[in-house]
This record gives sequence, structure tokens and C-alpha cells, in this order.
Amino acid sequence: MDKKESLSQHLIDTLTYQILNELRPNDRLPSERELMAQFHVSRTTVRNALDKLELSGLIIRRHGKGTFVTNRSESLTNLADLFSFSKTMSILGRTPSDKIIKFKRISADEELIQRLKLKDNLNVYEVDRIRLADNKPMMFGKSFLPAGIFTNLDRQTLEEHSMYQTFENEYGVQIKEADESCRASILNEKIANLLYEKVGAPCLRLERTTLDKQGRAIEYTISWARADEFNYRVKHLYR
Amino acid sequence: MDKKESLSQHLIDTLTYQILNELRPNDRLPSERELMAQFHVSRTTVRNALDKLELSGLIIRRHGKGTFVTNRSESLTNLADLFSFSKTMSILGRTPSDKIIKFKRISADEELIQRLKLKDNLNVYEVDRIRLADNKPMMFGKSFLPAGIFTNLDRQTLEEHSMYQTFENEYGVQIKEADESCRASILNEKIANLLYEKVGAPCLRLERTTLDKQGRAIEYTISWARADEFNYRVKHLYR
DNA sequence: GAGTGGTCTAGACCACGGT
DNA sequence: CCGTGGTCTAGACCACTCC
Repeated sequence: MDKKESLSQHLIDTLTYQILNELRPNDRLPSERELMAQFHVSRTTVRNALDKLELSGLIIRRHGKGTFVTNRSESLTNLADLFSFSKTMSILGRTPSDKIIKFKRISADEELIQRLKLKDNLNVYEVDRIRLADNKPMMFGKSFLPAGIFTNLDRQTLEEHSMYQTFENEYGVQIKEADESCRASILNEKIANLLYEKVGAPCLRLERTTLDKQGRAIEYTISWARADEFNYRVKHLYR
Repeated sequence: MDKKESLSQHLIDTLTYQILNELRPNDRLPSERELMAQFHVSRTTVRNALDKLELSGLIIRRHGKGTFVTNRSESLTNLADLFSFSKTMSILGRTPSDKIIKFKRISADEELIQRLKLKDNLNVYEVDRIRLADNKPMMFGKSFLPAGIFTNLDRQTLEEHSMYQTFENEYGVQIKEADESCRASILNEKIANLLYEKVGAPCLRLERTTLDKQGRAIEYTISWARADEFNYRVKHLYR
């Protein structure tokens, strides 16, 4: 077992694997007391892990009855939760890939300086990507990465590994959170062509700012996603 | 203090009030140990409450430094988190109102039966509303409510109280969670007219299924929101 | 009554940030 | 060094569901 991984993260990973590969919708999970015994952890740790799985929509808990695997067949079209594009596509059984069409070191304008909270080094890398599932273009994304954090970033690394992998493995940057917003928009000519869509077709315009554990803004990405393929899902829990 | 309210919910409400009314962005909150003493609760309870506030985007925690009020001025346009439309508008300093333009008891079709998990009683109430902020139409929503749960629902009650208030106060229905999805679409003629928009203008199409604590589907709502006014925000926390 | 999830306590030790 | 948040333990009692 990975020593760096927390007990609850290990529980999350193990249960996620079981839910996706060994269990079926509406199956009951072991009770919280049973999980305590199986994993040799306290109830707090078990509940913490189940909280995360519930938020991500994999399970649902019923007071007095038990914890059950969610029926996700309805959301077959798509879901974007705490998963990245590639992870989401994998869960849906589609093969994700990226095509980088631009990689450039630029100087940040006012808006970027503010969004990435840049101080001294105003250089950023711009990475434009087409993101595909089963070789079909699904979305187009422009990412801006501070050169002060990702020094000497090169195109080849990004082509061979996922962006978040590169952040963690090459630069030791650990993601803490991402703030995402989405609004409806329409495709301009350039992006419509990249996605094989019509100019003026509706699309989702997503913006994401990602923070690492030190609270630094490490990424600002703006994406345009096909309206027919993208259904953005969120779960809200009350109380 | 309300006896029915849990300790952590009381903490959430108190801190939310302070954050919105007495504190400013980037202000530091009392440390978790200080909150324990102030509210006479355990650390678990404090952390539980802070978890919720962090998820809803009101605070941000920094390891080794403290807990701080989030700068929400950037999100002035809009946010929809664990808040309802009316609550969200209030936080943004706008006055929300609803105009019911249709109230009808109908028989559910196949899709509705599935979405609301109807068994015996296939009757549902359909409520169509225009939702306004400062008297400007922001979105149009069609809600479907099972007549088996909301017996003898009447239009006047809905016109005088919010839907969720009615659920809880008139029928004792407590909300547990809402599953929401959004995708981009374009306005048809009927809805465009209601929102004073152009036919074919981009819009966000939101779908929401709400479950109560017993796991019953109590509401299925589909809404169309103006693309220029609606910016749907989500925060993802990792680990 | 037995078993489930929901809430809470009173501790402990660790990792991080600043002095 | 101290104070911060992050993780975890080993309990307790409550509320709900089903028999």
C-alpha cells in the first residue's frame, strides 16, 4: 500500500474500484461497522470516505437501511464531477485523447494577471487543446499556466502525459481545489471548425481556476464544449 | 436556540450570517480551537461545519495559516451552489420573485413516471414559473410534483410561499439532496418571448431532481436560463 | 429488538507556516 | 518554537427501518 496515501483515500479508491467494476446499481455496500472491521479503521474514517463517494454521486445512503450503489445509467450521456475530462470519459467507457494545437510562452494581460494572481513573473504558457473521446472532438480548451511555477515546461511532456500528472510528477504541485463555472454560449467560426460543428451552434463555455495546496492559482482554463455531448452534473447535499 | 437544529447546523447558520454581514473578504475566522470554545462543541463538529462552508464557497482554509472569508466579488454575476434561486439572488443583493403562469393537475407520461419513480398514483402537479430578479425575467421553469406526496396542493399557497417552504411547512417533506444537470441549448419561441429574448438565443437548460430524506423523488424541474445572466458555479475539492 | 446511518465527544498525532 | 489546519481513534447516544 502506498504510504503517502491517507487511510480514507485508500478506502475511497478501493470502494470506487469495487463500485465501478464489481458492484451493480442498487447493490448494498457493507455497513459502516463492517467497513470499520474490514479496513481496520475508525468509524470517522469510514464516514469521511463515504461522504466523498456520496458527493461524487457514486453511492446513496438511506438512514436505517444502508448504503447503496447509485444507478448511473441515466447519466450515460455525460458527467463531470470531481473527475477530470479523461477520467470521466474512461468511466463512461470511452477512450479519451488530446491534441495540442498551440503551445506558446506569452506575457499575461491584465485579466490573466488577476485570475492567476501573478506577482513578479508575468510569463505564462498557453496550451490550446482539442479533447477527443473515441477520436471524436468533444471540446476545445485554452489553458494558461504560470511560467513562474512551471519553469521550462515543454510541449512534448504535455503530449505524453496528462496535465495534472505533469503538475504533480514534474513539479510537485498538488491540487487542492478547482472553481468552475459554466454558461451557455455559441460557437464562433474557429472553434466550430475544430469541433466539426456549425457556426452559431450552442455550446457550454466552461471556466476553471485551479488552486494547489499552498493556495496558488496554478491553472486558468477556458473551454468550449459541444452542447449535444456535454451534460454537466452536480449533486447538492442539504443539512 | 432551535432545539431541532443540530449543533453543526447552528454553527453553519451563525458563521454564514457573520460572513455575509459582519466580515469582509480575506478576513480570518477564529481558529478551529477557538470556535470549539466559543460554541462549546467538539473539534469534529467545528470541522464538519467548516467543511460545508468551504464547499459552498464562503470560506477557504489554508494549512498552517487559518481559515479565511472568500473573495466573492468576482462571482458577482451569479452563483448557484447549495442555494436556491431565491436565496442566491438575495445574497447577490437582488430581489427575487416568481410569477406562476400555469398550474395544472396532469397525468404523468412514461418519462415522468420514471424520473419521479411513481408507483400507484400517477397524478402530478405541473407548475410553470417565470423567475425574476429585480423584476427582470431570468429563467423559466417547469416543475412536476407528485400528487401522491403533495395532496391537494393549491396555486395560492405556491404564490405566497417558496416551493421548498411549502414542502417543509405544509407537507413535512425534508430535502436531502438535489441532482442537477445543465447543458447548453437555444430558446424556442415561447420561452424566448417569456424572457424577452430572441428566438435561437443561447441558454442554459437545467434539470433538477430533488430527493427527500426518505429517498423519494419529490420534484422534477426543467428550467431555461438566460445565457447572459446565468453563470453556474461549482467548487471541486480534492482529497 | 437488532441493525442501519446521523450526530457528537474528548482526546491524539501529524504537517505546514511563520517567529 | 507555537499555532494553524489535516487525519485519525474509540467510544457514546440518537433516529430511522424492518421484523
